[in-house]
Amino acid sequence: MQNIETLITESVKKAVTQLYGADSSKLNIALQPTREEFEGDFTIVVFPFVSHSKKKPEETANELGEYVKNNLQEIESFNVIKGFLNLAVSKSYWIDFLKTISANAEYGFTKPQKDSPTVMVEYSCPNSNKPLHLGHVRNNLIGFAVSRIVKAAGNNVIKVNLINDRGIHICKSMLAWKKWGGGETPASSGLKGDFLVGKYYVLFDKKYKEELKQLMAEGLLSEEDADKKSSLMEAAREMLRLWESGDDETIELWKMMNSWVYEGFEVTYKAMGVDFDKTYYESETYLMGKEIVDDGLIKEIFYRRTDHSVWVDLTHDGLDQKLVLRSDGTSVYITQDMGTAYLRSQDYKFDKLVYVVANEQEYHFKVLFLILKKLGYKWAAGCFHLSYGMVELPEGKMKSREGTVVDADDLMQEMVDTAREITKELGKIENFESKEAEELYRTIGMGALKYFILKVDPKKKMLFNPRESVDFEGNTGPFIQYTHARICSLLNKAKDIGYAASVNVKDIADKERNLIRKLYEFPSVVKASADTYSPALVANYTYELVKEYNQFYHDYPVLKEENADARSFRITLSQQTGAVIKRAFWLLGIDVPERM
RNA sequence: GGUCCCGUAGCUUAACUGGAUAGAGCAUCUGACUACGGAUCAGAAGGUUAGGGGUUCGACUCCCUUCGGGACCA
Repeated sequence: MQNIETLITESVKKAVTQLYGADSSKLNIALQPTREEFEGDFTIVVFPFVSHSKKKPEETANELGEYVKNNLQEIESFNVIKGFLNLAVSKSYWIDFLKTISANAEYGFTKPQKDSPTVMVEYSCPNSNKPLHLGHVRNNLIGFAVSRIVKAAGNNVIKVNLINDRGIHICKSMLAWKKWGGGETPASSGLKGDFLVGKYYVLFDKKYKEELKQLMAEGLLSEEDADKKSSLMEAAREMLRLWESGDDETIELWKMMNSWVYEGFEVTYKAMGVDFDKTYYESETYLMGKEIVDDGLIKEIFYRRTDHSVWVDLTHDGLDQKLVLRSDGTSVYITQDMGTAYLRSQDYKFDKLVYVVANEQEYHFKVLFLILKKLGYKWAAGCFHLSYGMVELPEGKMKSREGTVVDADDLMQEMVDTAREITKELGKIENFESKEAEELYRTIGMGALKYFILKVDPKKKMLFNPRESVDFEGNTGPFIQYTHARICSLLNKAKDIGYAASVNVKDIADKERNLIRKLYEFPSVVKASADTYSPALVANYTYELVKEYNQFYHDYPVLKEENADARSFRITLSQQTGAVIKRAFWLLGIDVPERM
C-alpha cells in the first residue's frame, strides 16, 4: 500500500511545477495533519507557492486542490481556508489501510538487517560507592527506551553500561568500612549491598567533616589547608595509591565491596526492567587513556608543559585549554573517557555512539568529541551526547548532604504500594491470586512512574515532587494501561460469543476514521522518536491514540452493534488499537496488563 | 571573567522544527444513555507564551536587549 503522504507531496510538487513553472527540485512541501476543528486529513500551507503562482493564497490553494483531487484518486475532496489547503482522503483508503495493518503483526517496527547501522547506547553509568537515585532512574529509563526505539526504527543496537568503580570515592567507603565497619557484610546485617557501601561513604564524609572542623578550630586554618592536613583524607589517598600499585589486600577489599554493590544494582535494574549487553568498568579501561595521550603527543595534538602535565589547546575551536594528564602522570576524567571510547571502537563496529548523560556535562562531551576527531578516529563523527535535563525537587537539586536524595528502590516501592492501595480500593480484581495481584501492582506502579518520567522531553529539566504522589488518572501510564485492559476484556467477550474481526464495511464514522488516522501515524512517530532520541514522542502519541479510542468506545457500540459488518469492523479497530498501545508501551519499557 | 541552557493556565507539561483560534492532564465547578470495565466520557473556567524591540504574509519557535532561574570551564 502506497504511503498517502508521499503521494500527496509528489502530486502537489507536480501541480506547482506544471501550473506555475516552478523548479521542482527546490520545492519543499510541508504536509501536516489537519487540525481537529477543520474538515480534512492533511493540510498544505500554500503561502510558500504564492511567489510562483503570483496569485492570491486562496486562489492558489483552490487551483492546487483541484489539481490534486483530479490526479489522485485517494483524495476525495478539499477545502480552502485562508492560505491553507485541507485535503480529505477517501474513506475507502482508510478502510483498506486498517485491513493492511491488521495483517501485519510487526506494524510500526522495522526489522534491523545485518547491514543496518549499529548504534551503541550508553546509559546508567553509576559510581560503585552508593545506591542509584532518582537521577539514575531518568537516565536508565531514557537509555533503555531509546535503545528499543532506535532498534524498532531498523538499527542494530548495543546497550552498554560503564561503572565508575575506581578512584578516591571508593577508597573513602573502603577506609570507613575498615575502620569502623566491624566486619559488617550484607549477609550479616541484611542490608542491601549498595546501601551498605553507601552507608560507609556517608560515614567517611561525616567523620572527615568533624576532623576538618577540629583542625580549623585548633589551628585557625582555612578549609583548604585543613584538607591537606586531614589524616582521614590522607589515608584515603594512600589507599588509592595502594590500589593503583596493585596491593593485594587493598584489591581484595575493593573487589569484595564492589561485588556487594553490584549485587545491589542487579536488584534495582531488575525492578526497573532495564538491562545491558555489555558492562564496562573504568578500572579496566582507565589505563588505555594514557596510551592515547602518548599517541596525541606524537601527533602533536597535545603538548606538554614544563611541569610535565599534558594539555590540548582548543581555543581555535572556541573552547579552552584542556588538561588531559596531570603533572604526576595520573589521568583525569576525559582521559578515561577517551580510553573507553577507543576500546569500544575496537570491540564493536558502531556507526553511532550515543551517550545518555545529564546536561551538566555538555561541555565535557564537546571537548571529548573534538579531541577524538582531532586524533583522527573516523568513528568519532558518530559520537553523540544525548543530553537530558536534570530531575529537580521542589526545593532544587538533590543534595546528599541535606538528605534530599530520592532513592531509586524506595521510589519504586512507593509506586507499587500506591498501585496496590488504589487497585484494592477499586475492587476489580477480587478473583486474582495473590501472586498475580502483586505482579499487577508492580506493572501499574512502574507504569505510572515510567510514563511520568518518559512523557517529558528529555532535553528539558523536569520537576519531581516526592510528596505529591504520581497520578493514576488523566495523562498517565495507568490510564493507558486501563484502556488496554478494557480492550482485552472486550476482545475476550467477542471471542466467547463467537464474533470475529474482519473488515467489510464501505462507510465509517468520523471518529472511526480519526482513530485509523491515529494508527496510521504510529510508524512515523517511531521514526521521529528514534531520530530525535525522544521517547516522549512515543509516550505522547500513545496518549493521543488512547484518548481517540476512548471517545470512539464511548460513542459507538462494538459488541452490541447489530450490523454484523460494522461490528466486526469495530472489533478489528479495537484489536489494532490494543496492539499498537501494547507495542508503543513496549518501546518505553512499560508492561500492559490484560486485566486491572 | 568566559561559554551554554531554560522561563508557556495556580501546578505538571504539548505544540509535527516558522503556520490556522497556543493543545492536554491535575486541582476547581457542572453534567453523562438504568456502566459492551466510571482508573472512563462531555462541558465550564483558567494564557499579553517572563518584559521590551526587530525580521515577514505569519513568531512559543529565528535575531537583539532587559529581568529571573540553572549549569559548566580555569
